Amino acid sequence: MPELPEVEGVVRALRPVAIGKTIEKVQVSETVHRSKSEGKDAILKAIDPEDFIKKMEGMEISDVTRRSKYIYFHLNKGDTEYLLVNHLGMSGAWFAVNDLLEISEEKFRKHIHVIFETKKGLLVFSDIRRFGEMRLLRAESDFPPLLLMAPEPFDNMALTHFLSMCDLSKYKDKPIKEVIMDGHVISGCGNIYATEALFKMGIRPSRKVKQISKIRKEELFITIVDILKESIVQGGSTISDYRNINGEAGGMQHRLKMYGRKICTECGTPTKSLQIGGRTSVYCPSCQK
DNA sequence: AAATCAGTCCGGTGGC
DNA sequence: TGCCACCGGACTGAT
Repeated sequence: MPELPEVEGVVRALRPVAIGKTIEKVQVSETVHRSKSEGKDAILKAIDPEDFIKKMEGMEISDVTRRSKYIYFHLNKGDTEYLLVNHLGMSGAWFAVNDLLEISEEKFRKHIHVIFETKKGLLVFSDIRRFGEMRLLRAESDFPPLLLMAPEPFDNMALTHFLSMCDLSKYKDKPIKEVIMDGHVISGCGNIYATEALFKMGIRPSRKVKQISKIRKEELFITIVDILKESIVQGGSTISDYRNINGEAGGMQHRLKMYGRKICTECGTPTKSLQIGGRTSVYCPSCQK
């Protein structure tokens, strides 16, 4: 499940192989063609596959950046600039190869949905569950939800933004875990890193935002940022379907102290699990209050 | 008016 | 071993 650190790893790996390249040819899987023709909206959002192919062919990739859990491909065709916004969803992955057979794991090879051919090789988007998204825009403002995302967590404004959102009536009565996982409050923090940060802080995921002091909220925010940074250094967490673009797993999963645990790594108490905001939330009933 | 809820995109996985 | 419920980012649209 790619969160901010995993997406950051993908972007850093894509940059040297993608920037400056021109997309000569585009392939879209039969599966996506069929899904779209059945009136569904798999992966290619708000665009017909043939239209997407025609528009993407001849695009030059001028930059690749990350915003929250989204990958931004900055494109241009002549003087006209475009933005291809890509979300990995649950199981999206990019591979940079010369031949599809270089993608060694069958489950990724079986679910290839978009291929960008350049003169230097292939940029391949695989997505097992098809929760991923691609939107071809002229600018961020073409898809308004992008404008509502919280600042990057490493941005100077992010802590202030977090604290002021916590004071809003719509958030202050909510469980803290639901709030730190909300992309309008903090960018890029999903279930894994929310679980880890709350464990490190000794805060139960169900604790209401208004019951946590300003100091503790500041500390929690800093803890989230630290864990996100640590995970970026470790190459992200490979929980199920995350791979970097060379098909390799990350290393952060070995450092997770609560996510996916049955026993607390601090005190040995069996962990508990409950649903918060519809999401499975694991915590230690002894260490987290 | 705003908050909440169901629906949407799916297949791997685990329980029986 | 075959079936089936479950899970999940983040949006949209209805209530």
